Amino acid sequence: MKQRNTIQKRLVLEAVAALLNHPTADDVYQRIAMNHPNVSRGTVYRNLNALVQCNTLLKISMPDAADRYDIDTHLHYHLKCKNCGEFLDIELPEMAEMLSKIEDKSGFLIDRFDLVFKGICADCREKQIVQDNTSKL
Amino acid sequence: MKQRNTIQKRLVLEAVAALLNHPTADDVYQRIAMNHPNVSRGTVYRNLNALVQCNTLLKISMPDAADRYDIDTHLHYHLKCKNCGEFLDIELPEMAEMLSKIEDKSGFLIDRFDLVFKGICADCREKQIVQDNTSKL
DNA sequence: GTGGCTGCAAAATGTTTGCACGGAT
DNA sequence: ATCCGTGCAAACATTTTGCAGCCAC
Repeated sequence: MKQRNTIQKRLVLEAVAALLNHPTADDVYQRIAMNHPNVSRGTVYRNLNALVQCNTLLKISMPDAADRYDIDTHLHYHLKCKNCGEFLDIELPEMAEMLSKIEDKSGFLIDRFDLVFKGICADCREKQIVQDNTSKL
Repeated sequence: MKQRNTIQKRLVLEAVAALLNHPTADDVYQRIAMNHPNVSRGTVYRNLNALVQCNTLLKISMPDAADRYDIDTHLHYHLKCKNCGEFLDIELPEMAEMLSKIEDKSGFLIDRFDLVFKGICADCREKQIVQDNTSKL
């Protein structure tokens, strides 16, 4: 169960750190392939999983899209703009209270949930409004 | 854009209604295939999508698993037991407040999010505790 | 030296799609 | 008569895996 320090694992971790904005496995693979074309996709996936396992990376499950990875493993949440694709972090301390409310209600002991909010970011909303007004002229 | 009334679409809707507990596309296909082996998987998927589109069904995106479908389209949430697989509904009226809090914080206009809580249900917890005590004897 | 890690390719999984035909409107 | 929906199979996207050799420990 002890993990070895391979060059490939280091490359994967470096790539996730370098690629801001929560890269997908393929983003990581592409980035590594630039300088190390012999590293295989399977190895990238295996190392991503291993790093998630040992809590060095966080896996963000994306419905209807490839999963993403985050170097920031502290408890936080994500927002994705459907328009420009921006993907950003959000703190939600009030979520803890919600969870205990759910546990009380259901009798469940919750140990994980995946949560990505999708919508339109402030910038895109502004542009949209400007566009709407323009089209009225 | 007008949808036609085909036998296949009726079969899909009937199957989702008959299969309680939020069936997957394959559950629906299997059920229909029992009596109508000529209906194809593609048709089941296309009809499920069409029914979601017109708000007759709700699609529940499941991370790391096949998506599920729900005849109950009113706003509610889901809990899945990792132990026995039970999948049940939960009402969370307080989620609305959380959403407006997020919109205020982020400037996003949120239009969807998928949320399935995973944990251990009350029954399984009880059994687990009994088992733990037994093993101490 | 040994056993985990790698590269490669194949497979698994879940879902969509191109096409020619058939059926609902 | 239109043209949307169907069955079929192939394609797709993402991820996992079997295997033989390699390398970190």
